[in-house]
Amino acid sequence: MTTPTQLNQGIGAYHRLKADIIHNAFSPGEKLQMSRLKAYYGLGVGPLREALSRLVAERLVVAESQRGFRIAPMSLDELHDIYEARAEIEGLMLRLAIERGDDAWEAEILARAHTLGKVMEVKTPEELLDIWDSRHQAFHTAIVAGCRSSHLMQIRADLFDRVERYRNLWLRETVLSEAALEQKRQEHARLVDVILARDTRAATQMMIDHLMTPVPIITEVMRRHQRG
Amino acid sequence: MTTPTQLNQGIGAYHRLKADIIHNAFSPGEKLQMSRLKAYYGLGVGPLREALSRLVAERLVVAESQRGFRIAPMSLDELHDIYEARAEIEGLMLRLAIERGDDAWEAEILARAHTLGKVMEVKTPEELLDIWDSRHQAFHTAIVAGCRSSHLMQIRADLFDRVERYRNLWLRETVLSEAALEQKRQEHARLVDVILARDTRAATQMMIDHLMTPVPIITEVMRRHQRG
DNA sequence: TTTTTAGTAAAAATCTAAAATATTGTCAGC
DNA sequence: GCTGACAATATTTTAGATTTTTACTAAAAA
Repeated sequence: MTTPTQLNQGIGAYHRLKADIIHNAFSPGEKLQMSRLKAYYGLGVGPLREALSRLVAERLVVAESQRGFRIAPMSLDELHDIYEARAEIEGLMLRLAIERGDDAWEAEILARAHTLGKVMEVKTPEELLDIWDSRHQAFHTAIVAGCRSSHLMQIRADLFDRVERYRNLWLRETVLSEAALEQKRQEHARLVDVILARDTRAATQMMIDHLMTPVPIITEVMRRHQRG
Repeated sequence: MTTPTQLNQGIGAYHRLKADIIHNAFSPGEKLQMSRLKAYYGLGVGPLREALSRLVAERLVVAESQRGFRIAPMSLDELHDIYEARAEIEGLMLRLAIERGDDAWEAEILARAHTLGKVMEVKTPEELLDIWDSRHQAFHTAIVAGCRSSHLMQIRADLFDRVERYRNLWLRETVLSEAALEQKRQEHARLVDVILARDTRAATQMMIDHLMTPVPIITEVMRRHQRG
C-alpha cells in the first residue's frame, strides 16, 4: 500500500525551487542551467520545466525563449515598488476588514497579538527569529482576513512571496535585539488599538507606515551588497 | 536563415490555451485530457504541461496530482469576489494616480476618451464590440497608469484575465445598443471630469461603481445558464 | 437481494532518456 | 578587425517506458 495521494515531482520541484529562490540560494539574474538543476535536485527536465514555468507566472523566474530560464533580477526600483504595492493593498484590505469584521475577527487579532507578544521564552536567537516571524505573519494575516475576500488574500500572499526575497536579504544579517522587539510590540499594540476602535483612517495610515519601515534598511543592505 | 528569436511551443501553447479558456471554449471544471489536448493543439505533452503549469499559477487551471488538470471552476461567489477585488484595486490605483499624475497623464486620458467616444464609425456589430472593447480597455488603463506602479499594473492585468472569463459570458449574448453606448459615454465623461478635477473621493467611488455595474447582469446570465 | 470488497484490465498521467533544434564560442580566411 | 563556417554546448521536443488511477467484474458479506 502506498500513500493515498502522493505529490508528483513537478509540484515537489516547484516548492523546493521556490523556497530556494526566496531564501536567496541563487543570485538575481543567475542563469538556471538545466544540467545543473537536474543534478542538484535529482530530477528530469520535464518536472523541472513545469516548476520553472509556474515560477515564471509568479515572476520569480524569467524565461527567455530558446535560451532557458533565469532567476528574476532584483533592483532598488523593484524593492520600492513591490513594498509600496504590498503596503497599499494591505491598507485597502484593512479598511475593508474594519468595515466588515465581526467579534470573531476581533478576538482572533487579540489572540495573535498575545501570542506574538510572548515570544521571548524561546531559546536560541535563530529559533527566536523563526518563531517571531511566523507569529508576526499570523498576526498580520488575522487582521486583513477580516476583509473576507479570498482573491485579495491570494494577491497578498503572492506579493508576500515576491517581497520575501528582499526581506530575507535583511533578515539574514539582523539579530533581533530586546529593544527592537519591544519597539515592535508597542507598534503592534497601537495598531490593535486603532483597529479595534474602528478608526479606519488612522489604522490604514499606521499600517502602511508599519509595513514600509523595512524599506530604508533593506535599501541600505542592497547598496552595501552592490559595492562590496 | 530562420527567424531571429522564435517562440518555443510551451509559450505558444500557453497563449492559445489561455485565450481559449478566457473565451469559454472549455466548460468550468472540465477535465483536460492530455490525449485530447495533444490532438487538438498538435503538440506533445511536454509543452502542454508547461503551459498548464503556468495557468495553474494564474489560477485559470487547477492541477490534481496524478490526476491531471482541470479548468478552474466558476461560481457566483467567485464572480462577486473577483469583481470586487478588481474594483477596489482599481480604485486604489486611481487614488494614487490622482496624487501622482502629471500633464502627460491627463493628456493621455483625454486622448483615449476621445478615441473611445468615436467608435461608431465602424461596420458590423461584432467588429464594433471588439473595437469598443479594446478602446475601453485602453481608456481605463490610461487612467490607472498614473499610479506609476508596475506591480499594481501587473496585479490588475492578472485580475483582468480572471475576470474576463465571466465577462465574456455576458458579452457573448449582448449587442451594444446605441442607447447603451451613449450611457457609457456619459459615464466616462463624468469620470474624466472628476479625475481631472482631482476629486479623489468622488472619482474612486464613481470608478468602483462603474466597474461593478456588470455584476448583476452577469449574475443573471449565470443563473440562467445553471437552470437551462 | 443489496452492498461491499477484491481483483483485473484498460486508460491516463507522469517520467526518463535520447533525438532534434537553437544558440554560443572559436578560428581560419579575408 | 570583421565575417562566416564549424564545433561545442544548451535548450527544447518527442516517443516510449513506468506508474498511478479508474472502470469493470465477480465473489463475499450483510
